[in-house]
Amino acid sequence: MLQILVSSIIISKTNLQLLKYESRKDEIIQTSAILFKKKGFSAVTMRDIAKAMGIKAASLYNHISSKQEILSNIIISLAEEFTSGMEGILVANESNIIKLNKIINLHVDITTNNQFGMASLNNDWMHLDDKLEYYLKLRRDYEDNFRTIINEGINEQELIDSNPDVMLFSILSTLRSLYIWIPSKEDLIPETLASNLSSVLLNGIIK
Amino acid sequence: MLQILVSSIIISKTNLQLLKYESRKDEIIQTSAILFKKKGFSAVTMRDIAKAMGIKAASLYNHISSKQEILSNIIISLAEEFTSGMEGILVANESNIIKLNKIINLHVDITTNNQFGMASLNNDWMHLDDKLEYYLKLRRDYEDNFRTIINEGINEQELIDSNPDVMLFSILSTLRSLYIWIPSKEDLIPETLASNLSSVLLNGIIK
DNA sequence: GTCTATAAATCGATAGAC
DNA sequence: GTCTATCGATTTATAGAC
Repeated sequence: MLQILVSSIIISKTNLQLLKYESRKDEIIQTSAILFKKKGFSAVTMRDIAKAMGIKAASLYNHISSKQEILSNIIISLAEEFTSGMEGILVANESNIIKLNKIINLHVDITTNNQFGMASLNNDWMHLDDKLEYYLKLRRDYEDNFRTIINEGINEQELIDSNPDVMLFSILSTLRSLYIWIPSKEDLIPETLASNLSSVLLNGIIK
Repeated sequence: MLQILVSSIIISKTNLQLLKYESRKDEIIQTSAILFKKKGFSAVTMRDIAKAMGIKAASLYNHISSKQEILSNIIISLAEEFTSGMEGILVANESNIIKLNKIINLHVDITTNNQFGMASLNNDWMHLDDKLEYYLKLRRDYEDNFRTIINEGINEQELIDSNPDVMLFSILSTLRSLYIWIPSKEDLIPETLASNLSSVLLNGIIK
């Protein structure tokens, strides 16, 4: 009877861990992302990562092959998430303003679910090795698609005829900085945040 | 005659260098800022800095006492520039919208003149040692003053009655990211850039 | 003011026991 | 799958010659 009880507790704990991390490698990546956000990729050591997990640094290499592989996993998966999100927005037959709103929602959603990884995507991409060129292409394509939506919005007189580059970088800078202050705004539900952001970014703040 | 000519060339070159760097220490700081922007503080070594100046790493220590002192010089001087700029804006007897426009101009001006240092201010402040608390206080005070201007603008019905934190962080995120794309927009003169930014940030982009 | 040489600590990563 | 032990390279910083 005791054995059955203990056994069920162990299973329960295992299931809880499976809910949080789908593998030991995944745990390394998520733990690293937290540390990378705090100090940046270069200032975090393999010993730091191991200590945060309660193991020794050498043990990490049984699950990943290098520190570089951790960074690459964090950044590329997020960059591809933005790329696939943008592709869905582009093909829809909607106004450019609705497309801009969907981009805002895309950033809020991804950042809400990956507040730590977003720091690496923004600040540590230059430390990518093999995957640097691939990352740069994804980012360039994303910005080009974003710029196209703005330019078409101007052409179809949905948006004001102001400098499209200033519009692009103003909106994109705000969306890329979301990871810094979303954690402190946990009272705001993502839908409300996206709605407020949309209002401020698209309509301005002057009465 | 030849000696006089050569001498005048040397003096002329010395004057040119004095125009660029006011001391060897200043040259170290400015050179470091360029490298810090490219790779971040932690990934830049004293050898990197020395190599960029054409000397050996040990020679740096005749002018500065530590790598930390370089970072501290870059960040604190910029943070104090923002603080003193904000104080001038606060005391003026003007509308809150004019104050917001002056803040935008403050960021454009400082960033135009310190595009490299602004990267450290944004991304490497957590590596400050002794000066970390002082930096955090300057930043906290700056954001509080910014928030006060927005709140008073709402109270006096100059601004829409939307979430003031979303307004603050939307504008501030864009202004803090200026260092990333001002270098590639060298065709835009600072006054035009500030004017376009003001239009987009305050009035929005929808027609 | 710059150099060579080097100290002392720490880095990413590997070998091999268990 | 985690450990101890360690390698070889690299780090910041110092000592002392010139």
